[in-house]
Amino acid sequence: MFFSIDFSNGLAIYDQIVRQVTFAVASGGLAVGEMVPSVRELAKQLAVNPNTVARAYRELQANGVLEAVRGTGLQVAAGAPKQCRQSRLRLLRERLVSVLHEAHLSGLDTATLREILNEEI
Amino acid sequence: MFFSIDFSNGLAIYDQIVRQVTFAVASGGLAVGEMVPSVRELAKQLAVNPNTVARAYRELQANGVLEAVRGTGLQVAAGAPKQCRQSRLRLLRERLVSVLHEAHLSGLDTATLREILNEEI
Amino acid sequence: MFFSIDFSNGLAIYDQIVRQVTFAVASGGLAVGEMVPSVRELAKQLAVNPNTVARAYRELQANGVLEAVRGTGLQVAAGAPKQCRQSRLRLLRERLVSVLHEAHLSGLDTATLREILNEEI
Amino acid sequence: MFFSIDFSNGLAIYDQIVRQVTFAVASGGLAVGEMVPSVRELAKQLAVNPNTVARAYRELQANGVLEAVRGTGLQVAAGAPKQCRQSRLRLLRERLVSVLHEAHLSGLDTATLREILNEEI
DNA sequence: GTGGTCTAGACCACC
DNA sequence: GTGGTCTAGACCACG
Repeated sequence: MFFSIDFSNGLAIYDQIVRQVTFAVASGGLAVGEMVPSVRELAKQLAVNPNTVARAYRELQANGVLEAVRGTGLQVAAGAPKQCRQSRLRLLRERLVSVLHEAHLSGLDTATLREILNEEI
Repeated sequence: MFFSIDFSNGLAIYDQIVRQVTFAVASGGLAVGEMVPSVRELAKQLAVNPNTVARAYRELQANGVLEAVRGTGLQVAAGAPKQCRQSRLRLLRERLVSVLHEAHLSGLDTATLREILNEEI
Repeated sequence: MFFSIDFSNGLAIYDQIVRQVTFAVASGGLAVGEMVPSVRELAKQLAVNPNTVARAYRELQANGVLEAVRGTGLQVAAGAPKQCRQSRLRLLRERLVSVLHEAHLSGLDTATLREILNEEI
Repeated sequence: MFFSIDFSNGLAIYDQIVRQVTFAVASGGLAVGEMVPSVRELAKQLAVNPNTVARAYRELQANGVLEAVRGTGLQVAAGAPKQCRQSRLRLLRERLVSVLHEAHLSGLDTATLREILNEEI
């Protein structure tokens, strides 16, 4: 799996990690039982402090997305994909709605908005 | 003009104020020479600390969007609308790209994405 | 007499007025017994609020530089020129020292400093 | 580097900090990549509120003089020295011109002015 | 530990 | 009344 952090979009780094792991499980990029990268490895890969990754993994465990395998690491939990597919739409929709709402309030006409969307998709 | 703060979209409050004033000037909701609400008034209206509004206004002055009228308040500066219309597209695009990027990474197919967009617009 | 206000040098407006009246008296530009412009007139001339001029005149009265002539206005007081000539050097020297001190701390070599001074004088 | 605040020269504290950091970078007292004192540390050293230092540092970041190293502190940015050397001359000149202008208006003859300057340099 | 943000409330200069 | 500055102290994310 490939993750990438955007340091300037307002979202906390640990939150971006939580979201991306969730999305990866939802899309099947991470299968049930598959091990996620170790805290240290992912931290290095993202150029981020291990504590930040650890915090994200802690939340994913609390969510039931990941589960610890003693002495080995963290793997995708059994019921996770179903749950993540539900979360995914909700999480994405939230951000999308927020941006579209701002675009609407900004007085941008919907034609221009659609144009920009088509360019960017 | 009416401004509104979303306390849970990740954007700093002062930044949301900066963006909304910029957008209001871009759309003509705030005309050149028009006074913006006073720091204290807007702070009360948004249920936010005056310092937070002051910080937003300070940045808008630094951007050349607002200018001080001594002892009276802040007004929209002369060249502001043109500049704000450019800023608006850039600012919205940035957030939009960030969300669409995340949606893409999440494995969401573009058909579904377009469907959601159409629902939400 | 010609006064001029610099709105961006850190000095309070009323203070600039106080200083300039003091300097005018010191240099003889304002003679003993001469009337200073009325609050309203000077305020208009400097594009400044009358309260600000009034405050400056109040301080100048407290200093003994100006004195009220009932029903007529303010005139330069008897002992003022002597006192103002003393103040002038002190007031100018204070600001000068402050700037030269900063220039020195800034690591600017004195040769360059002298060069700039010669240009600007 | 040693910074020092003059609480009675009219310049805002945050502005004095901005100027002194700029000057230190210009003179090489702060090298590229070097960390500036932490907000809290400098605040303690100058007997000033941390927010005031933070504001100065924020402006220096906006100027491109400093850049953040996440969780670590602020360091002098790559292109800063060149830019700061230019700023230095401009910033000093502005204050100098303001004082010399006042001295000139005050009716002080240039001979006396030069004499004072020579004493003080 | 670091900076970033926000709150609460003060004083000042100016209108 | 206005904005500008400063203080004091809180919480957060990150290292």
